Amino acid sequence: MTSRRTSPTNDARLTLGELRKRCEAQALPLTGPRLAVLETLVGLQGTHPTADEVYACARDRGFHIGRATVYRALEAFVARHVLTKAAHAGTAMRYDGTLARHHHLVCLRCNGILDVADERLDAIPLPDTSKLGFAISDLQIQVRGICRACQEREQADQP
Amino acid sequence: MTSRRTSPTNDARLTLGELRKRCEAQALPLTGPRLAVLETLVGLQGTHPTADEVYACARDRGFHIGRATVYRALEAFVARHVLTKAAHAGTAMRYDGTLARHHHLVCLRCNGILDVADERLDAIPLPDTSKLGFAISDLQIQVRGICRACQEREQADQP
DNA sequence: CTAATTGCAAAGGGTTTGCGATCCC
DNA sequence: GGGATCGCAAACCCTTTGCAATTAG
Repeated sequence: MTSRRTSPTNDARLTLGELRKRCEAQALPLTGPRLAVLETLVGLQGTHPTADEVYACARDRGFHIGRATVYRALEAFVARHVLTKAAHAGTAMRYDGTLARHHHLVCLRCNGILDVADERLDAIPLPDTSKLGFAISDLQIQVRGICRACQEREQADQP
Repeated sequence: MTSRRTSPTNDARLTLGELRKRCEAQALPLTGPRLAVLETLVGLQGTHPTADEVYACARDRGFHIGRATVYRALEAFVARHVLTKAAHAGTAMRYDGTLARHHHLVCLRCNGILDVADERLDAIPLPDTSKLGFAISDLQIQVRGICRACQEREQADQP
């Protein structure tokens, strides 16, 4: 799952230009290190990398950048709606340039994430929390299971 | 939220007897430390405590128990379906004796969890993942927002 | 010149693990 | 007596933070 090549909700390739545009629109200064993070993300497209994976990949590509800078840059991007992040409990955050509404398939083995679009999931009504005084800001759906790669790996391990 | 007293989906008080029964049914040996954890949980009912909160509370109650034992016991209970656990990304796991189907209101300020029952949320269909080869095991819904206590606290802080 | 950003290393929160001691059939 | 369980401390993973140096407006 770490090396997925297709992305069902993201067939339009994410380009560096699109990401730069989003930063400009939000008046987020595009410094050298931040640009390195975006470039790395474009290369990791479709894999929903963790911050550490982005960091490692950026270093591999020859960028001189600190781990904290990667974490800070990714959070800045999320705050300005340049990227989104997601994770299930107990695992590292994963970042992604898909802004369009979608949902996540979370693999319980490798913790990877697959995007999936589903109109029926989009239409889910918010519960009535008036009696609880709970102010809803959003609703998240996580579909958990085992991704194809992990299924195949498990079959190979124990035939 | 840490000190909630009512629990909308859990009006039937969870008893130590019920928890013991679940352990017996699963052939999970009820050792002294594990019993201490269950007793503590009954006392913390409705608060969805974290493992560390259970540990601290158990010590407060005079139980001589190690932190690792609490973590191991809670995980053993979850594995045997004596308890459930939940959390949103980036926060500590929270444990709870409610086995009946329900959903979670997650407070973005205090990270607390409220249970909520909602038939419409129960009826959500699973997405079609056949093309992705993803084997779904379950679907989780998290409603995020601000709980009443945190809303009031924020109003008080900045009037 | 001042504010923002960076890299590094250290600290932090939450959880797991190694290991000798203990408990229980 | 032998396997499960325990308590403790250390390790672990992921992330944030303190701070001096650097960069940008």
